[in-house]
Amino acid sequence: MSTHQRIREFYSVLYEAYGSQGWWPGEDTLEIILGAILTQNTSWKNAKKAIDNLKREGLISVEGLRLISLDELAQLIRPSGYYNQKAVKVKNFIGFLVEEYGGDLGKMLSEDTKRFRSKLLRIRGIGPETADSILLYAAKRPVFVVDTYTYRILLRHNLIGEETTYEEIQNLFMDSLPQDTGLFNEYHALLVKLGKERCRKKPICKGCPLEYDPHNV
DNA sequence: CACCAGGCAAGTA
DNA sequence: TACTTGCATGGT
Repeated sequence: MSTHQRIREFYSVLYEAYGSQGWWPGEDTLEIILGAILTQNTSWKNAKKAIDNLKREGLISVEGLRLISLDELAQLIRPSGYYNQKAVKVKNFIGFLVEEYGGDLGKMLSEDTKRFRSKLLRIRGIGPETADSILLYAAKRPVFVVDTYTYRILLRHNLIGEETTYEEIQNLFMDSLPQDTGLFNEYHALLVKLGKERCRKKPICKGCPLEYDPHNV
């Protein structure tokens, strides 16, 4: 079976096994963007605590985040880890939003997808995964998000090699599937779901819904 | 105690 | 270019 066919088959199997994941767990677009930054290399649970702190302070707004001091912001997002760096990242994003779009989220979100992606990648603190999460989950563009789970699962199932790059993996999905925002949303969430319980650094393959048999490859 | 979590950038040679 | 290191809290 071709790699593209297997990519399509994995989706059916995962959806059958786990059902809809209901991502992104955030209410408005700014909250989704903040979540994308705060969850970098951090459990969603901890990122959520940071988001809740910001919410409690009424800070999920462009003006709020623009006016708060860096140090206060850092303290509020402590639970998400790397809080000093992430405070700078949030400030960098808000600075970008104000400078490029006059602080108008709607204007930013209607930017052409490719242009928007390359602009996001110029912000210090926003790399490919965070940029694509913003494009998919906040801007609702059909862009596939690749994360460490995606890499690990594809590697373990021999669909990619160790050296495969972010963009190559992304293209693998985007060339195999219809360009559908809802599908990409669900697929990424399902890969995270699978990765959380099975495809960790210490392999747990027995009983994997993808039925990978390490002795039969 | 060790190890991991929905990354990214900067430093070194 | 190709490695390596720093960032940091909270859960298992």
